[in-house]
Amino acid sequence: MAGTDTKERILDTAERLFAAHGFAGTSLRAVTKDAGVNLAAVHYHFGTKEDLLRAVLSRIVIPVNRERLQMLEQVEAAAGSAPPSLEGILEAFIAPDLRLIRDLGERGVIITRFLGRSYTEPAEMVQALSREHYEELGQRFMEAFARALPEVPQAEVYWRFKLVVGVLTYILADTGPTMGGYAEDLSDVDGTLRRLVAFLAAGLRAPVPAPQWQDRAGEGRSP
Amino acid sequence: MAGTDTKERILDTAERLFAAHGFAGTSLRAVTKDAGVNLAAVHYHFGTKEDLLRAVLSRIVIPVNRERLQMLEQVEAAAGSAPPSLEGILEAFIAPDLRLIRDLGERGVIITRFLGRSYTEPAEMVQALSREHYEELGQRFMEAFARALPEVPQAEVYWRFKLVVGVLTYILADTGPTMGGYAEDLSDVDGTLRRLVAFLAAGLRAPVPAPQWQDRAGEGRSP
DNA sequence: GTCTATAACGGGATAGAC
DNA sequence: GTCTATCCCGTTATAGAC
Repeated sequence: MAGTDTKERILDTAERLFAAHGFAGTSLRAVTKDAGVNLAAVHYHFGTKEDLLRAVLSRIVIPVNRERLQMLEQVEAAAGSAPPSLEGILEAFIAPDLRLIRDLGERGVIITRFLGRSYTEPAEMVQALSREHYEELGQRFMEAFARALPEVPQAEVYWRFKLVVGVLTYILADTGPTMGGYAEDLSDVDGTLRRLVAFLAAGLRAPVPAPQWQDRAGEGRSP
Repeated sequence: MAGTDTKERILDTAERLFAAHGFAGTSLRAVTKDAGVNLAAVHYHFGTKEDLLRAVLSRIVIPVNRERLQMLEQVEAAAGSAPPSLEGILEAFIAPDLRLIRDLGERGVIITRFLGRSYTEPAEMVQALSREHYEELGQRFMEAFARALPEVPQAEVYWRFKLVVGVLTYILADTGPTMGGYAEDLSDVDGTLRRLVAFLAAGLRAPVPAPQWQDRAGEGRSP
């Protein structure tokens, strides 16, 4: 197949096993055994186990996030000085992840699972790595969402963006038929994308519920 | 504090460490050391490490799911033969989780994090346990959602229900300020609940996008 | 019920030959 | 670059004294 040299085989195998069993649940011995390489090779090429994870994650995330930003810039450029398209921003955020599946076949499924898992992986270091890769990106997208949703308070937009991340994470990490046995075909990128965007755009645009037991006198809002 | 006998201290400590580091990332030695009990005690009281996890998970999930079903039955009874309230179903699904935080204080935060992690924990056994607890519950709720959303195709309702689970999972598992440093106060149960319901209800009710490149002759839909 | 001691094994990491 | 051999520690689990 492809990638027959040692370093690449280690990356591919680690990617697959991290996706399947998590970081703590994957031993270097399992990786080297599956990859058919020597245990010492992983230390020679990458250093520590943590360094290996860093390499695996970077190889995936960096190009995906670059594509996200490119798509976002196109959406913003198309809007000019007007508020950018909410649906466009959502597509820019979601599509690059989904496309991995279609473009990379079986490995795409593995990778998306790995990505979804990375968000919620308990290991502190994995989380630190995730933050490292997503912090500025999140800021950029949150600002775009805020511009696209002028009628929603900014704090609420930021909070709802987290819900968007949650949905995407869960969809990616999902191993198949979870509740009720209804399986999802993620390889239908266009269909999944349109249905996700429809759901999320409606949620993002929803009227913000007013605080219920908070009676601020002097604010002339009549329900 | 509370729970000074050995068995309970083990449960409390395991719950906290599983939530923080995951199942694979938590050793029994760490549990017994933190709990101030002997390593052999955990085997005496629970058996294997997997049995301990089962005990920790059951202690939390069983009463929460019971409350979910009770709330769902009330919502359905209130609706009579009419479609049940979508917002009511969402509250029945979400509120019991959120209430844990308010009612149990610091331990509530730990528990919800543990619950959120359980959904995406890589270990096959954890997933099997989760399925075991949520399979019938998911079926019941999916049917309720389908009745509340007669204008949405059933397959789409089922798929969107998974997105609801994803949002809840992510909110629960979230360790704090993730993207952009915007922290959420989950202890405000009523506020969080109303804002979650507003977002999710809008998403669930969103018009279903029609397949784009699918030209079914004989269907009189003019765009 | 609770402890010590230990079995039996797997973990990450490294030195040094080739 | 790749291998063997090994260090050293942590892991789950159990046996048996108290």
